[in-house]
Amino acid sequence: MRSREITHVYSHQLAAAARVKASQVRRDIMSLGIEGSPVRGYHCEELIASIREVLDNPEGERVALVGLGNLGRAIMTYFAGRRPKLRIVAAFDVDPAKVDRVYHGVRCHSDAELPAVIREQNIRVGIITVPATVAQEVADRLVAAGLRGILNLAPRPLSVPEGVYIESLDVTAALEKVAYFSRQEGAREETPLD
Amino acid sequence: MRSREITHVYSHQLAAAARVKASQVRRDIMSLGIEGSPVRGYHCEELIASIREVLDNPEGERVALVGLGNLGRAIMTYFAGRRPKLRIVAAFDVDPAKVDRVYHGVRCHSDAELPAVIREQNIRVGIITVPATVAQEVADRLVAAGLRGILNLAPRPLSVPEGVYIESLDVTAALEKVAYFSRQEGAREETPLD
DNA sequence: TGTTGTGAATCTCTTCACAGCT
DNA sequence: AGCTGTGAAGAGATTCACAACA
Repeated sequence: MRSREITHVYSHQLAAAARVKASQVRRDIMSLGIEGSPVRGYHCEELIASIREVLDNPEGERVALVGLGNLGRAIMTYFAGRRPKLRIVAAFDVDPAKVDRVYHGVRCHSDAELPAVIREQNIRVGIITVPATVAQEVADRLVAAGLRGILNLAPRPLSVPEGVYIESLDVTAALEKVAYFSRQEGAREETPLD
Repeated sequence: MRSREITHVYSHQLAAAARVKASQVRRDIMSLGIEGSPVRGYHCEELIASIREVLDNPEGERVALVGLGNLGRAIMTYFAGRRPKLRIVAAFDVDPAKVDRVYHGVRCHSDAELPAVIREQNIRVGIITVPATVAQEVADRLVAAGLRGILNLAPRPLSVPEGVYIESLDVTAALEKVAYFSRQEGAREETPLD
């Protein structure tokens, strides 16, 4: 909206874009402490600034990626340069053919270097894109090295100590879910509209 | 457990493996209509058979993948042969260099062939791994060709008509979430344990 | 003792509905 | 008329807690 030189926006417009209900948008914005005007709606710049303040670490977040298989490289490609606040600054793989190669400006380290690199680079967030069989082991090593948050893309639930945040995305499970619901006739839609 | 020749399992064992509470496991199993014995627990074979009956289409599900970038190829690799019930049987890309090449036994078709291939191969589930800018357009074309379910991996919410099931996985958003929660001190753990 | 099956309680998120304002 | 802010209700999902049983 900023790029279109629109200064104000109504909750129902944001709701339509995000495929949620307007009341949800209003409640979420409320929690930011922002007030809109019933006449003009919400001020875009104010929203952007406030959301940024809540979500972004001003110094940005340094991220490590473990596992440079297809999926790991896909994620490297995706984040390369795109999100200045979320920078993948180190990668790891056990394959000697990958170690010391540079992917999208990021050097691939060997597994053995993991603890040292995480500590030296002061990395606090990690992405796991290794095979399911070694995912827990990698998570344990990341946590031991000091990580505070993990995004797990291996199709296996992981355990981490309290104080470490973990989020898992399981593409396999998601596809199973789609296959299941698409077979139920009159499949319900996921996105409630206003 | 089957491979370890274990015939029975308690709800708390399944709960530990899935990182959920035992009461949750019991309620879920209840909904399958399966009864366990307080002495031996649940019969593994019975559970496997029953879950399969609910979740799996006996004929399997034929899946199309649109977008053979890094992420699309990662998913092709992952599913290649691994899930007999979820078979990616067609792929699409706009890049002429990819069209007619074969990836993991699956021929890449041009964008123009999409409607015909979807219909001829009787495909009902699709995976979208194209750039966000064209994701909605691809979804529209897939739906027009007769798909009933879509797994969207582009970081953009999509609209589909009622009757079509859509599931979106947004890796970017998930990483933002991890970065956010890992900065909150005493970050809560995601997985409640018993 | 230890487990299942389940009614009831709890928790959390979402939505309704409407007063208040312009 | 049309929007925001929000108390209250609603809808689900999760968990508790305990009877029943071996």
